Amino acid sequence: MPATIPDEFLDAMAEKLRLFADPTRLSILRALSMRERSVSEVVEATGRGQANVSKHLKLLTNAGLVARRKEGLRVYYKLDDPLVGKLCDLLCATLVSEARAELSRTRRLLDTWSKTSRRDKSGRVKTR
Amino acid sequence: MPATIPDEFLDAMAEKLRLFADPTRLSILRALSMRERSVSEVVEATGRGQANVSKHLKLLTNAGLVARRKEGLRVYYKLDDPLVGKLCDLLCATLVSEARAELSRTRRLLDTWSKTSRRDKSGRVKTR
DNA sequence: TGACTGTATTACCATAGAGTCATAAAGTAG
DNA sequence: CTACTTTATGACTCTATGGTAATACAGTCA
Repeated sequence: MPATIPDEFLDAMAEKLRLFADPTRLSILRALSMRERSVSEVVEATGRGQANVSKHLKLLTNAGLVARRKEGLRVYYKLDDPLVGKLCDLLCATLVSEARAELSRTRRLLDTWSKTSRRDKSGRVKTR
Repeated sequence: MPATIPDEFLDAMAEKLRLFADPTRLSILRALSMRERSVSEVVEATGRGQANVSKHLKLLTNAGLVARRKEGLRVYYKLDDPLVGKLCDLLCATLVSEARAELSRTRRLLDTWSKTSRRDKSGRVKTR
């Protein structure tokens, strides 16, 4: 963490992060990361209720994370903040590496497990 | 955002981010980013209540973000996840650049403002 | 042993916020 | 105009969670 972060920044950081700390909003951002989409398209892509999506989109818009464009009946939203991509890259990288670690841990477990039960003549799995 | 993120990841990402989306926890992480600290030291550094800090530390520990070490009466905590530093760097960079943008915006405003009111002979500031 | 210190936990309150339903508002088509 | 579509909003419920006070627990020292 960089040297010293002024206290006022903590609140700003927390507020910004709170926007990302919700599965529905992440789902919406993921949908918008591919292309600009109307509200109903986002609803369809995320499988969430329309009112719910509309509310989250308002939040994201007010925060400046997405941009709003009206065209006839529809309203189109698209990403409008470089932080979105960076943050997702960082998180995905972290989660992927964690998943990898988890996998190899499981592998090791399975490995030692099969070794210890190798000489069990009964054929049944024997734990410890 | 990377191509397609599986739905299960969204929940994991949100949960992870939720840990950072709180001023008190950020304050704690900031305190721990400098050095290992006992609970009471964290309490002192953050200015939060002891019970409160203890709870947050438990959360962070369970999530694997900080490591716990007991020594006599005291319990020492330290950062234990590379994500912490990376995330903070990213956020700080973002916030700083935003602050800069805000600053130059204000400067421009002041500039045009002083120009429009330059020829006002009364000496009073004249808006539009 | 008892007194003291540092930490964790419990119980509680207050609030924020996510979701949903119903409905309003805005735009289009007939 | 009415009927219809798309989006936004208001009212409401319910849950999660941050904060705090009181207290339990654990370790040290006399």
